[in-house]
Amino acid sequence: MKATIYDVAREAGVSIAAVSQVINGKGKISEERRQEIFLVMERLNYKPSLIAAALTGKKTYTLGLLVPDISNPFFAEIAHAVEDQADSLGYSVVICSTHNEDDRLERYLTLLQQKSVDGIIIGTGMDHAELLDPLLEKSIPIVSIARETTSPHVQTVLVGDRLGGQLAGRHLLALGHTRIGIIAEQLKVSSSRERIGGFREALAGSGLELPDARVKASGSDLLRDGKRKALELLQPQSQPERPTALFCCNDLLAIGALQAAKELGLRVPEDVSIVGFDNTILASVTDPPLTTVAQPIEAMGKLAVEVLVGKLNSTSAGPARSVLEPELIIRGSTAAVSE
Amino acid sequence: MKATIYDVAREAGVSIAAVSQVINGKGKISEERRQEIFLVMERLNYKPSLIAAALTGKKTYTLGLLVPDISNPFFAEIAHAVEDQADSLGYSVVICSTHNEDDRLERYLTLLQQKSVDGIIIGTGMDHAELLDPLLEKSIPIVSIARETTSPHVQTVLVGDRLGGQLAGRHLLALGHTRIGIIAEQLKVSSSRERIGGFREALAGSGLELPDARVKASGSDLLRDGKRKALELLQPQSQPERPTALFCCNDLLAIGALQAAKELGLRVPEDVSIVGFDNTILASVTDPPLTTVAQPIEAMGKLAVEVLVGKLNSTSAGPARSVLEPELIIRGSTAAVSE
DNA sequence: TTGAAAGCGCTACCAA
DNA sequence: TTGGTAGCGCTTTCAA
Repeated sequence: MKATIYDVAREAGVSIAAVSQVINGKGKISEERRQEIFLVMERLNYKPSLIAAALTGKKTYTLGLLVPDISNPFFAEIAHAVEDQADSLGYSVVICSTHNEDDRLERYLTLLQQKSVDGIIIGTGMDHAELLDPLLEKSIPIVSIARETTSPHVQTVLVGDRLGGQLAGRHLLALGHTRIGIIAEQLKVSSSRERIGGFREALAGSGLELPDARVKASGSDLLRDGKRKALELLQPQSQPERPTALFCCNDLLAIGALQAAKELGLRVPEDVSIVGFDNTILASVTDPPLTTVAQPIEAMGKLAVEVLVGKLNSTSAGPARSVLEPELIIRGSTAAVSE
Repeated sequence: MKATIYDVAREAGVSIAAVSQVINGKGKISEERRQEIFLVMERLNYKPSLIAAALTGKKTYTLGLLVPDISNPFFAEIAHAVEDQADSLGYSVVICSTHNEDDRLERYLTLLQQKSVDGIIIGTGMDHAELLDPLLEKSIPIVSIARETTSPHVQTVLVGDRLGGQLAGRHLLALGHTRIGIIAEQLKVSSSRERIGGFREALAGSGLELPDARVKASGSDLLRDGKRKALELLQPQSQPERPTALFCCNDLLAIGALQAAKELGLRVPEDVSIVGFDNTILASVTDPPLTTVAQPIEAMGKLAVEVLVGKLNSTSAGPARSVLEPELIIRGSTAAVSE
């Protein structure tokens, strides 16, 4: 059915070695033979099997991308950037959504390994050093994106999460907020911990402290949990204690919070200010549009691929960590406290 | 570095054939030998190479998914559903964003073929019968999702686009709108044409006609073009002729329209009603939330994989077309015309 | 039950 | 320049 290198060789009356030469543009082949073979390949609609080539030691030119959930716009945008850059470097990418499940992560890791991907970009926030080691031993390079990893051999590309948290904190502080709540992802996600840390630092700079009771962690259904946690924090009965502002560790959570506020009849930003994180497309379309800390998603995805492919092509180390700048994007969901 | 079947065989003091047997759970192996070999595999951290297995005639258990743009939430959600179902059936998926570029589509198609994917799900709306034929000849099954294809050997899973257009039309009609504008994707996208067709049918049912001048087609930057086209349609100078409602062929376009309305100082839905299509997460977070025609994205993705894998495992035809039901979701962006 | 050996499609080395 | 050939890691007869 499918033409092989043998078919081409036979048709062209040459050896498979010759065909291989023209496929790879290597070796010495007379121009006319080259043309001849080329024509036959066209005619037979022959496409060299990458599988077979890979088996002989060539790369698979495939990268694995692990994310918690590809339908989360943040990761969809990451995936877009990664795929784009990978493609321009000649790689394609296998995308795996782990749903934040550890065993799924492990399964995918094995799978990618069995598929002989050339490298892996991992964007799931978990402590998986043990899981990664076996791959690294088999010299499959791994780059972590948007999350910290505990493994020292994994290079990391992320945004300054701590600084981002600080930016959010200072912004709210500047608007006069002092009673503030935080909604985070699962606390095992390093970026959330960092963002909270930075946020608290900013408050501490003004002598404010943030009681643990005002920090809520969500599960993996971000939108729903963001709403649920916001509901808890903004509970009517806690009126006098009610936070005047909420810092949410990502846009999806922030949108959940927005919905909670609406449901409670609270106006945003008049009654409660809300700050998100990521600056996905979502942040620009909500009502009111979301003040959020932007991650340079495009740049991160691009850089992660570059670092990874760099590792593939050279033994040179490359930067262990690349920390990009977060940026506060002020939109309509935050305002000065009006008490 | 990486353990091979030979390493395992040697360590276990058996032949590679025996190892292969236990990997695949085939043939006859004494239970103790099985255990023994199993242990060695564990110890060496051996993972059979899928590449090598594929070369011997086994499947690659890889599917290709072609979409115009993975960062568009609609396709991100499709991808999520596809990946999920594929995974549960033992397949992984390579995702390719074509950016609506024909040559990129072609390049990816060749690539997937060279990677020996077992099947392809294609969600890019173009007339590419010629591009698909070579793959079909090589018996790589293809399923089209969310879009029509002209190729008779490609099975299709989509929503009733025409009916969806009708639902939108009837809804607007029921609210008393008669001057309506449409913003579509590129007209080569079949689903847009169908939606417009259905919409027009609904109007025609009430004796209304929709002048071509009120139908605008966007480019591939949906958000920006949606806004731009909406701006044209809602232009202040055309005040008396200004449409009181806009039907946008997807949520992203609708959001662009929302932004245009805001920019022109028009209130939605009081001054202009807007209807979207897809019911992505975006539709629920805008302000006002978007009235839109829902596609059963999850079900479509799941079904597409089932149909594709069905083709892989049997010679039975399976349905040539599966048309799922659209559903009108009424939210806050539409209201009765108030003139 | 077990294992020797013939491929799968391609690359790369070596000899001609 | 060319082509023969030995693998790559695994599956699958076919004998033993």
